[in-house]
Amino acid sequence: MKYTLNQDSELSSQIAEAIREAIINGSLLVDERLPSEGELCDRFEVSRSTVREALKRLAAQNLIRTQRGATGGAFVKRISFEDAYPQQITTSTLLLSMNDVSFETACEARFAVERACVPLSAERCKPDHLATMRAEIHRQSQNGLSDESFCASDVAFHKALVEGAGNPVLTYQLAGAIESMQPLMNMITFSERDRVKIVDLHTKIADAIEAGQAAAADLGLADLANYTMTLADQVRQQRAARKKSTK
Amino acid sequence: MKYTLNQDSELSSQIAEAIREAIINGSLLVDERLPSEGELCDRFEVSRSTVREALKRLAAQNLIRTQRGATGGAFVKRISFEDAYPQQITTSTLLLSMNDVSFETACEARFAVERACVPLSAERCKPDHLATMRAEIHRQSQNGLSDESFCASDVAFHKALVEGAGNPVLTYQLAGAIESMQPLMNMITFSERDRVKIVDLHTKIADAIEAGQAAAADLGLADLANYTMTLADQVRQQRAARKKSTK
DNA sequence: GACATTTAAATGTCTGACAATTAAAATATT
DNA sequence: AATATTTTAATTGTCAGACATTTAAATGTC
Repeated sequence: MKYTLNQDSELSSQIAEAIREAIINGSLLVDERLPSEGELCDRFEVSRSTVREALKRLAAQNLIRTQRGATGGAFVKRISFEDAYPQQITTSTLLLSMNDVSFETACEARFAVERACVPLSAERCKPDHLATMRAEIHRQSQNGLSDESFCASDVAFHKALVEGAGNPVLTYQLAGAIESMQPLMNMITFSERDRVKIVDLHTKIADAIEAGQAAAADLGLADLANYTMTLADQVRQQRAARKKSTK
Repeated sequence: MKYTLNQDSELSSQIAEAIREAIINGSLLVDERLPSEGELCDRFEVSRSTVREALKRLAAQNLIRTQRGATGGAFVKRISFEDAYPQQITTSTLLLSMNDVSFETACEARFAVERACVPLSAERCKPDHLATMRAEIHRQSQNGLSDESFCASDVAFHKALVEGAGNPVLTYQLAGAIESMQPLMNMITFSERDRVKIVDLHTKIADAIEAGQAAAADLGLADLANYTMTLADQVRQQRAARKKSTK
């Protein structure tokens, strides 16, 4: 294993980068043990604190895991989809909220990608996922459900729809797209009429998926996308009107 | 600002998690300054090394940035799409290579999502992106281009196609899907005939985008998806045959 | 007022120590 | 001899204190 340091800024950052490179280009294989902290100190000629800060950076990126004890150390981690989800969702959520991404833009991206899943889901959806979709539809029809719970159930419905495609990569990608929109969706207040309409469309989609009719499911999802944007538009207009009246 | 610690494992991890929560739920706003390392030591009742390891974890996740000097400190970072790309690509790449994700699965996900972009791109693609697509097509037609360079140009072509949709969220999502596949694509050897075919399809797609014909572009991309999978299949069969003969 | 110097606050790095954990080796027990 | 117990050594986790470096603001000088 050989390391080369770029001289950007902090030592711990450079060291982390060098090791990250080694992991990506395959010099370090999964489950391979890195040199101990002491050895890394010698190699990079830095103190142990610096080495440790570098290792913590790598751990935060799911690149390594550490074990204490006699045969312990830092090991290249086999990153799982489960590990990657939270990171993906955090990043997506913050990207939306910190960069003034409009609801339209986020919504468009989300539904575009989701529609890409529908044909696959219509073809392969397992009874398991279909049952989840039905269950969430049922929950969404209940009275007295808070807007937050309604949104959460909406997310669960769409996650099941996506998982129906049976492609873990797609599931991973879309988990970010769908879940990161939840804060934005939570700002919408759903009237009784809205909910009925949405449940209708969800039912239409689930029926189409069950029947293996990709085109019909796609149509339903397209309708849902439009309806969601309409609702967001209403919220915006109401807010604008309120602002005007208080002026 | 209030923090609560979950008792999972290491202190630095718990502290990082507590601050991460505060950033996500909005207790800490963009560009807000965190308490200095010394103050954090007092609040969490840990040593400075532990605080620093926590801060390095957050920095590695693009959640904070630090400045040295008199008015320095750690600040909540406004994460940009540019910052998020490399992380996204690293994670996607490792997910594919470490989890035995089949070429089919990765390819299916990638083209499914890319096809979702095509209608938008056909509608809005700027001359700028179209020019990039044409330029890359031209490069791909040149003789003596290595397989790696051909793949790199292929990535550039598809990135331009996706950027044509004018939706930064989609671009971000797809950057991961497309770039993370490059190592897998690099394992394919392209014959002269393959390249001609691919360049043909790229041209067909670019023409359709320029003419605003979404359906035609989609068709071209679907063809390209199929052809790519065929090529991968050939590689696999060749490899299997070679393995048998050496047995 | 413009420029140079000093100061203070903060992060970055180093050193050395001790605690906690863990597997393996050594020892004791049956 | 087999098993249980203890010891040991390696490794990460945490702490304390020091010094270096960077930076903006305060101060001094012309």
